[in-house]
Amino acid sequence: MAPKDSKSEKVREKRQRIMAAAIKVIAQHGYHAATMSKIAQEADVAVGMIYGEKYFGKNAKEAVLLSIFEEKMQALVERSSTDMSAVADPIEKVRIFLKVHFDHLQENPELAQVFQIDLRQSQRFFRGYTPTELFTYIGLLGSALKEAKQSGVISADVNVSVLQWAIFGAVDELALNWVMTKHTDNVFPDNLNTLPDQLVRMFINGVRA
Amino acid sequence: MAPKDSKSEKVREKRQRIMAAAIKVIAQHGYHAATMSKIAQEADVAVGMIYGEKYFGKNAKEAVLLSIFEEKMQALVERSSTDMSAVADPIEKVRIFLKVHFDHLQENPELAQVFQIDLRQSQRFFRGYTPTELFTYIGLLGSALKEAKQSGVISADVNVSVLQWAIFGAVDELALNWVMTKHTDNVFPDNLNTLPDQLVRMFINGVRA
DNA sequence: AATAAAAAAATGAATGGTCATTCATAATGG
DNA sequence: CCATTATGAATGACCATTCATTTTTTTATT
Repeated sequence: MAPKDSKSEKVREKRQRIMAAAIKVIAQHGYHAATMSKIAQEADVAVGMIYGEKYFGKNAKEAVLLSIFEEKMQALVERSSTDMSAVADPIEKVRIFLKVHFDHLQENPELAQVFQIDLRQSQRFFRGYTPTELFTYIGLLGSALKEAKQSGVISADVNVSVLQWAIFGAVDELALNWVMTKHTDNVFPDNLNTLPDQLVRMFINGVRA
Repeated sequence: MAPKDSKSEKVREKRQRIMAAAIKVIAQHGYHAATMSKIAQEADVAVGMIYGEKYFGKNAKEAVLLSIFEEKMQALVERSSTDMSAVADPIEKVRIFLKVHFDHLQENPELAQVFQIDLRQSQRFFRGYTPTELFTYIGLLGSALKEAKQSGVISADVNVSVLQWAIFGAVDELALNWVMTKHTDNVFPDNLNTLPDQLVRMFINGVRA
């Protein structure tokens, strides 16, 4: 008998397949152009199954997208959190946050497209949805910055909230560029590995000669 | 007789009404949920008219959105360009770029939503569309930064391309936050007027104590 | 000026195509 | 054999776009 409190492996595996397929299809054409049929085909399951109680139920299309946001972001939060806690220096924590972010991007370019472009719309499309995990994620950066401020490394008159969003915005825009240009323009030599250092330098030390 | 090479005032005025209506409707529910009927109703014209040769012709829905991007962005480029050329110091040019950006945002919150959220998708939706005016706009910032680097104010080892996108990203994210939170959260005291100074300080001088 | 005919512009109901979702039927497995 | 799960064709809602009809404007004529 299947355990009542946990999904069987079979189900869990198919759920993952559906999410992976959705990421692939949505990355290619965007959420609205992505049809449930294409997602089902890509996942090698029948459309109807996605609507089953065992999977995404009613409003499955929306549910799939939101699940991608929450579950994938949660994994990223865990990874960043772990790596950041391995060092003590708050500025070093910031650098690691940036490093993990860009590494994750390079490892999951399709997921990155979905995050960059479709997550933006979700708040407007899906009434009342707040991207909890995204806020948690940005909070990791904020905590490191606050720590840096308390220990006197960052000047007392800096607004950490603004700084946190400014850094995240910079990261996000560079990420979007990388995703949109299919990595063929000249801003990004080969990969994104030098960006964490460049950004820390810009924000923390400034660019003045 | 109407001049053959220029649209009559009547037509120009209605075109503007349609674009203004589209901005309003799209800002509220996003591009896909915005129906042509709603836009026509808001503009107080018949749907069919929007499809007339005098107005947006075939693929009018797409054409309206792209016209908004190009025409409104062009106006912003002109305004920024003018204001920036009024000062000589390149760092001051950057500050003015930021000031004009946030001023514009506060003056046109609905347009800001469309820029922030729907422009992102346009490259994917409309095969081959490149947001020319957006690149021109960001180029204004890039030019000022390059000038600063050449005159030695910004260190020679800073990658100006990366810096330009980082600054734009920071600005953009703060803008998005302002737009999404309907100006009710605590990151932005009352308005956005202090942000240009904060950002210049962060990027140029750094936040180190 | 007044009227009529022709041209141009505007209208919005009807059309047609596109999916998200459903559910009758089939396959699976215990 | 029955219960569970999977299937994918059929349904129905939605909405961009069209175009036959109506309204307005222009031109021509007296």
